[in-house]
Amino acid sequence: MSVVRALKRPAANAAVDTDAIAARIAEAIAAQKLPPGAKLGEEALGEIFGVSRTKIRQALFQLAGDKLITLIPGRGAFVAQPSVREAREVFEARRVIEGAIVARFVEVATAKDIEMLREHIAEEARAISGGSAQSRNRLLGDFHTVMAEVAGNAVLAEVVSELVARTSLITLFYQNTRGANDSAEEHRILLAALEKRDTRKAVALMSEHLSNVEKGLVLREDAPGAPDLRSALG
Amino acid sequence: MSVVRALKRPAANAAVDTDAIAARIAEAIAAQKLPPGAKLGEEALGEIFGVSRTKIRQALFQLAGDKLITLIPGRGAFVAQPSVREAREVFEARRVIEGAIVARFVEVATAKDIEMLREHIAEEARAISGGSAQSRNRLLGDFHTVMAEVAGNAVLAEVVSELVARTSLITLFYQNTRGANDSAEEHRILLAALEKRDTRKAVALMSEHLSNVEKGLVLREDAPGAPDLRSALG
DNA sequence: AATACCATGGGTGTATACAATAGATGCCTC
DNA sequence: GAGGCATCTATTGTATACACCCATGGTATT
Repeated sequence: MSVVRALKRPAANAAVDTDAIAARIAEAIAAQKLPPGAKLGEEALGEIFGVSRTKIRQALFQLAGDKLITLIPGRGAFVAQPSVREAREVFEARRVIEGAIVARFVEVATAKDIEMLREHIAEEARAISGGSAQSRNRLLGDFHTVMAEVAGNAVLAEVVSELVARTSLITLFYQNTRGANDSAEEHRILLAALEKRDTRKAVALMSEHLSNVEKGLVLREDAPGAPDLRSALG
Repeated sequence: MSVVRALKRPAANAAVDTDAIAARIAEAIAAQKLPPGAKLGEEALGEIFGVSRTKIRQALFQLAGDKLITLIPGRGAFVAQPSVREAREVFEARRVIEGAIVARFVEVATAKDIEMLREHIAEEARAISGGSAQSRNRLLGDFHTVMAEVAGNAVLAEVVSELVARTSLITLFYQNTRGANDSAEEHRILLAALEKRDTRKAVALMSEHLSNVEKGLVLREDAPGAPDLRSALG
């Protein structure tokens, strides 16, 4: 199973098996505790989780497979710094896949599924009012993975999960000029179309929603990768 | 990078780094040297490749991430036996993603790209005339990954690569009643639509092609998973 | 005779030890 | 004083050793 999929529910921190470690690191990245470019030393992680480097390395390999971190041979593991090109490609991929997901959702969703989605959106609203930025972002992403899971194609759902996780990293890396409210509002509008079983409109709304999120980013080529000490301190 | 993507070109067998080992195993699976359900003992693989179990385990983890093998805790690694459901989902996912790939291909493909595809199809024809079943299947799969790469979205291309590899395993596992010729012929027809830049038709043809491949399988629930010794020998 | 239990062996899961490599610091030279 | 080189340290890459678990085969019991 993919790391980002293992992340679904917060993950217990008792049993520190490999997946749990990978999920914890993925969480920390999504929560901006580990900014893009941060070094992930194996020994340090091993002490934190109370396991040997063997397990840590396995977790890091998994995360690298999900493109959340970059493994540089001989150098170590670093939180990924998605390129502008990668960012655009992820969004395009999401438009393609989630468009199909939405169509499937309309076909197969029961009243209960719609209700679940409505409740999820309500939770988003609550988090925007009083929750942490971290929980807001998590919920906004989960909206998409939940839809994908309901749609019933586990293969596509897993891909969506990975892409959603990568999107979180992308929105962290590139300055995000959109508020969480904008996304939540678009989720609401999409839900309305889903309730009416208006497939065409729902697909269009999902595509627009993803495009809007992408447009909200400042996709400059000179990424904030290596912080320029001179301009920062001079 | 994903294992199935590292497989692209046959892979040298000199430097036995982790990716190379994973690619070699993936090759062996695709070549039906390792049938679904086959046990992949770590020590045995270690001796074969002349490395320790450490590296073997890394390679196995990668392959498990690509769903080519199944890791059962405490039991070991086995060549995957895709479920009927998984098979259907893989094909549906491919229709969604490769439909979009085809559309993109028509948009961005240069005359050179079309020529490359034409040459690839010619190679398919040659392999069908005189090549091994192994090279035939490889070429038929590569057609799709090549298209995805030309289309220019690396994220989607990687997903396609993985799905193509899983498809190989699926067609091995479930009796395939279609000849290689059928697929090659459909590739030719698709190419004709691509040359005319007929997006709508090309997308439809790709979707039909994938559906035809799926229909050619005998997706029976009682998979040949654990060979029934009683019926086999009685 | 069939089933349940125990012992034994092969293989996986994890940790640790060792080797190799990259980065940094200091020194030497020009 | 600046640049290049050597050494040194810290961290990664790999192998090996040990602990544990599951599976198999045998034995004893019902």
